[in-house]
Amino acid sequence: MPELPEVEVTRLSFAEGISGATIVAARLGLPLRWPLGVDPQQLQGQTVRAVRRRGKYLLIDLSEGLLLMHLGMSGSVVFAAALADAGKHDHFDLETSLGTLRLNDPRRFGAVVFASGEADPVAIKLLGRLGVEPLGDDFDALDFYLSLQQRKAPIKQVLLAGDVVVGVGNIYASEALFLAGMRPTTRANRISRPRAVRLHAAIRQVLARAVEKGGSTLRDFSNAQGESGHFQLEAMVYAREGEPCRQCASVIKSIRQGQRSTFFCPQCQKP
DNA sequence: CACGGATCCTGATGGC
DNA sequence: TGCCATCAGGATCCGT
Repeated sequence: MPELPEVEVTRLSFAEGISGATIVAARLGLPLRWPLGVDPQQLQGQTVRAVRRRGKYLLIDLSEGLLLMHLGMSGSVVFAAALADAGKHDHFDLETSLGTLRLNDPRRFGAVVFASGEADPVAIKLLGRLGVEPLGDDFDALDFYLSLQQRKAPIKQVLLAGDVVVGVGNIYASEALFLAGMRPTTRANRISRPRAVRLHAAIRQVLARAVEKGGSTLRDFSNAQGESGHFQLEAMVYAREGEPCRQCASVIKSIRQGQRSTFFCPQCQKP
């Protein structure tokens, strides 16, 4: 479930609870994306200072280092005083004086990596190429436009690449492009300045609204239809191939871009 | 260097 | 307690 909003909501859910804790032990399950990313012994005895986020990475500041966690496609985190024995897909436990942080990740595309700090080459390798934070003050519309001018790939794939702006995953990319009235196949360098400004606003709006709603993802929402309270998160285009556009009733189309599904309204979204 | 394709892994789903 | 193909919210590596 993790795109930026879900990672941010995850962070908020345990950051306060774990801050100040002393690490008692760490346990590894099956290998994650980088199996040698962390040695449990180097964590023991350290203190958790704070939990931050960069893109879709969780950054856990320790007294002597930095723990980077990524949820991949299927990861989720729980933090509780007492947890049951680790299950089949629990691949990392961080037992602390204030509770245990557990990463569950069936597909194991996630990662847990230790670095001495943000200047550590390991951290730079993972974080160094990331683009600007979409919800931060540094996400500037003109800079965004200028960055897009440098790229000739389809805008959908530029958004997913994460080196211009981070955190926009496959669902929110389709949704943001719909909101901006822009065809996903449009080459980034063909986007005019006014349209880039509109897309910039759409990205912020889609992600900010999702964070406000507690990170309920669009897909989770559609599975939970019938439950009240999350109507605003209903997808406009994602996973709605063949259904009528909620804005103009045209049939929603689906295409493949870079082995990922993209959804759009051919009427509302212009090349 | 930017781009596009292949790849890691398990589980859910739908057609036969 | 069928089998097989396809697809899934991410990101890296590699050839061009």
